Amino acid sequence: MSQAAQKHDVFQAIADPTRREVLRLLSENEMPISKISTHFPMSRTAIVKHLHVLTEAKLVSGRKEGREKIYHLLPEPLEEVQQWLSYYEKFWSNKLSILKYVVENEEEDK
Amino acid sequence: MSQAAQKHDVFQAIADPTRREVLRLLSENEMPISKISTHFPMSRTAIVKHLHVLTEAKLVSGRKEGREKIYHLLPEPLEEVQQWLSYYEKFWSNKLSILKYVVENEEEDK
DNA sequence: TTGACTTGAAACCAAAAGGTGTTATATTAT
DNA sequence: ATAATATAACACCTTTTGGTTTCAAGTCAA
Repeated sequence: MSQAAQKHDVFQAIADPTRREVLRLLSENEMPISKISTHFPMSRTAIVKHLHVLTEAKLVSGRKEGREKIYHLLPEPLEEVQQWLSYYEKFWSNKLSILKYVVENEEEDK
Repeated sequence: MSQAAQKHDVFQAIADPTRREVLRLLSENEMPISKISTHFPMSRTAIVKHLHVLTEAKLVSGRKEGREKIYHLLPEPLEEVQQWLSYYEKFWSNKLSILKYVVENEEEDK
């Protein structure tokens, strides 16, 4: 309670297909809101709301440039999802998860 | 439209912390609804609803045994999440994703 | 058969999600 | 200065979510 509980975490942020598509778009190129909007059948206002959710989850960030606000991807929070997933990998891909474990421990030597 | 659009996909299913905790519980042991409920501060009915969402996403399945309904984990749908994530791995862990690529292609030789 | 236990299903509720449209403000080009 | 553009901020609406309580029905043990 000392810090306002963040309303949207990364799991909620990626739950919506539109937001996942926004992330994919921004993974190719940063772009202003208006350009993002052209890729979707909904209003620009709706896209702005999705961008707010993504911003809260720290998956995107926007800077103002002239009269445009240009958004770009911040992929880091997805690591939390990957970590959560890694626990379940053992159920379907033993070989891969063991190898991953080895590699990740190697990284510590850097 | 030929097939009723499934209301809850795996991304939505894992968006809720309670449901993620249910998955973790079931990853240790299958168990009846009543036992699952004891781990949460909410009513049994609320848990049943979460189990319905998880069932729709094919992340769990329940069989009836006497008067109990015993649920167990079905981890397969999480692969979809992992596949989605793998696209973004390149942004934070190049070495790992390259290695993964190699391993996955090796698998094809089996 | 009675009683305890577990689930299932319904009705209800408040709040959040996901949209809409309107209006206001800042920026740029003419 | 004016007009066009891009975003921001609201107010509003409908559906979904996440919870509750209540009641009915199936199962088991005594």
